[in-house]
Amino acid sequence: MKEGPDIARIASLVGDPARANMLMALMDGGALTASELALEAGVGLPTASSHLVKLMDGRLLKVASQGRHRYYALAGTEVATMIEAISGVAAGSGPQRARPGPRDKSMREARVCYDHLAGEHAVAMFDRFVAEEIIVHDGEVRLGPAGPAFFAAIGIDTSNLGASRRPMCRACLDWSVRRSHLAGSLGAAILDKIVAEKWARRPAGSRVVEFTPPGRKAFERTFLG
Amino acid sequence: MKEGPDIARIASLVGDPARANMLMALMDGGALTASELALEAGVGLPTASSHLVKLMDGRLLKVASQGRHRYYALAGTEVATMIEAISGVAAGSGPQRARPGPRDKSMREARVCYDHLAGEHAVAMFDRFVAEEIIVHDGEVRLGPAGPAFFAAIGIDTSNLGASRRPMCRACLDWSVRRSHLAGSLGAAILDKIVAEKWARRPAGSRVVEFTPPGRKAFERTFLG
DNA sequence: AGAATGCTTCGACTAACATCGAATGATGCG
DNA sequence: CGCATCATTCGATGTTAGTCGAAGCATTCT
Repeated sequence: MKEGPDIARIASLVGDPARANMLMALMDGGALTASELALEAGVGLPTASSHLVKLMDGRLLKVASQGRHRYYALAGTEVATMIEAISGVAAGSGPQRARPGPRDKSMREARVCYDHLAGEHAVAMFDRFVAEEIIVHDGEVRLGPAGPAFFAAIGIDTSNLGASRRPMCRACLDWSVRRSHLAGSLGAAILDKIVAEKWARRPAGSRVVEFTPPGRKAFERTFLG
Repeated sequence: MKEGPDIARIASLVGDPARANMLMALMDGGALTASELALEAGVGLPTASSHLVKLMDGRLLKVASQGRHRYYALAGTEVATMIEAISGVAAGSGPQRARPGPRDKSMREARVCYDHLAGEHAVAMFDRFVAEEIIVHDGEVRLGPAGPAFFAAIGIDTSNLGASRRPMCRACLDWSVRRSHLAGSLGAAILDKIVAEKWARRPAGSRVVEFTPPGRKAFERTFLG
């Protein structure tokens, strides 16, 4: 009767609202302390701690002890991919948010999805990449004929990105716009560049990406043509 | 505090063992009646029915009424993708199965994963495709230079497969072997061919794919070179 | 129409688990 | 060395939700 991996076990881990909030808070790829996660989840410290041991047991989180702080982070990209997949079906299913608040506005515009850019800006960029054949999206996603030259011109060497086992290009379904944006190591490299060029800053403890006015212009000029 | 889609809601749906078993049973892409699902989940009929309404509320299942039978099936590929993703992390996490029984042996050898072939045979095929550059797997997966000719020779027209929004090639992490095999519409087309040629049969109510002796030879000659 | 089958609803029971207060470890600072 | 902070463990409480038996609907077959 029971065959295959124990999917119920780990799904139930994500199934608790407090734990789900923690995982979502870690989707920016950063590491948070137990207290920060407790705050994020909206529960007390003991409760949070109990949840954290459960998540550790399930190998969904990894921890780094640093002095009297313990920094928790997602265990790896597999976990992030799973959460993205769940978000994908959750976006289509759940009761839609009544009225999106101002914070949600920023989130929809530009946010971080584990290690790459998401939101309206990311979708616009994705669309432009497809239009210019910088990437091809015939169901799967891969580098297009105009891709290597384009990225080389802005200082991203695509020949190195395929090295690891990680997909260079991957489509990630955006829960706010219900359209695709670019994930994978290339998506991560782009976000790296945006931050390195100081076009945008990332307020601590949030997934929001705040573009500076000149940064937005530079972003549009570079990626939206 | 709560931002993004309600991932906890749908994760908790998968988090119950009975419901998880139902979903796994439907991962072959088929449709089952409520009683069959009750049997599969190991619960009584009323319990199963209650679970089914929950899964329907979460849009994870779709139903087709046919006479006095109600056939339940996964709502779509998004749901299947999500379950695959969960299986991926569950395979690495959970307590490994003590000693795999004979049924597990068949499952490891060849089984159906929603609509494509999985298991050792599928992994071997995937490896050979990569070696012959029929597909390329530099992280992402796509058709290789030798691909179109190869598939045309065995009656699969790859130019048609990219039409839909669905990925033609996709790597699917195999929970039994911890290696990749081929998913996507191309993977589905291959399984279709195997069944159409009667190289293998699929016992009802199981994900196992049983090759006939001549069928296995034909499969190896065709796909393993 | 009457009987049989498949499925759902209702009601009550039980068990699991999330939650918090208080106490105990662990680490760093003055 | 104590004090303060961060984190975990323990014990007790309350709520949630999975479970089944029995009854109610719907559909099909004779």
